[in-house]
Amino acid sequence: MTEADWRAVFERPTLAVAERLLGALLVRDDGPDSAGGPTRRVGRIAEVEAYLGPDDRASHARFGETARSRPMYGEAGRAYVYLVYGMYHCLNVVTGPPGVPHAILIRAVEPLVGVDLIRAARLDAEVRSRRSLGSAERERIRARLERTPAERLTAGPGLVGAGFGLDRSLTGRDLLDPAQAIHLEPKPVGAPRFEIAVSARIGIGFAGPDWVDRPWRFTIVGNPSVSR
DNA sequence: CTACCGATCCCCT
DNA sequence: GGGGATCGGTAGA
Repeated sequence: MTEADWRAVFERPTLAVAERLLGALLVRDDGPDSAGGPTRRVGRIAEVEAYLGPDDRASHARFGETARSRPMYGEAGRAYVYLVYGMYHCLNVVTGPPGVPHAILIRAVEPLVGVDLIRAARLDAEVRSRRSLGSAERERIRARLERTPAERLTAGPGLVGAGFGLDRSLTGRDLLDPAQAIHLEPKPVGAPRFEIAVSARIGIGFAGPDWVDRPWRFTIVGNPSVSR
């Protein structure tokens, strides 16, 4: 698929884009590190959720166009990264035409390349998010991450952000340009076929009965990285 | 200015 | 099944 074809996907209705994001790739490659080693990380998107603001009471755009929600009013294919609970960064892809604040939350990816880099980034994020941390506690966290199987390292929206080193500085950047360090690539030709499951979104009980049951969560059936 | 709470995750019981 | 960590967004005084 050409870059133009991939961009055209993001002109489609948000729920259609959400399904097309399953199986697509989240890529981060910062070039050779200080020792000349690789920095490439790739994850297969296994779980997404659609947020159709401003009417959607679960969307950050439910308050209208504010400083926080403004990125969602921009053009499709850009990033919107927010901080939840003071410690986790969550990645969204903006959809809809300018002025329509739709977005798709990347809830889980299956690590394909750079597992050790992803594990190291998880540790780094966890250590940095704590005000104080003894060496024994740091060692306990490191040991837990060593035991964590690769497919569970990025099995949740906060974990995707941690494992790929994402933060709010990514907001507004073009995710569809393959020359960018952080970007999305279409599902590779020849990738394994899969079925899509549709369900209610997670963690939005506050939105009220009209919105909690909307079937706007999409997952790859049987994928080991889907959140629990 | 203060109060409240969140598109989360981990650990304990 | 329940609570803590941690901070920014929003509403209301």
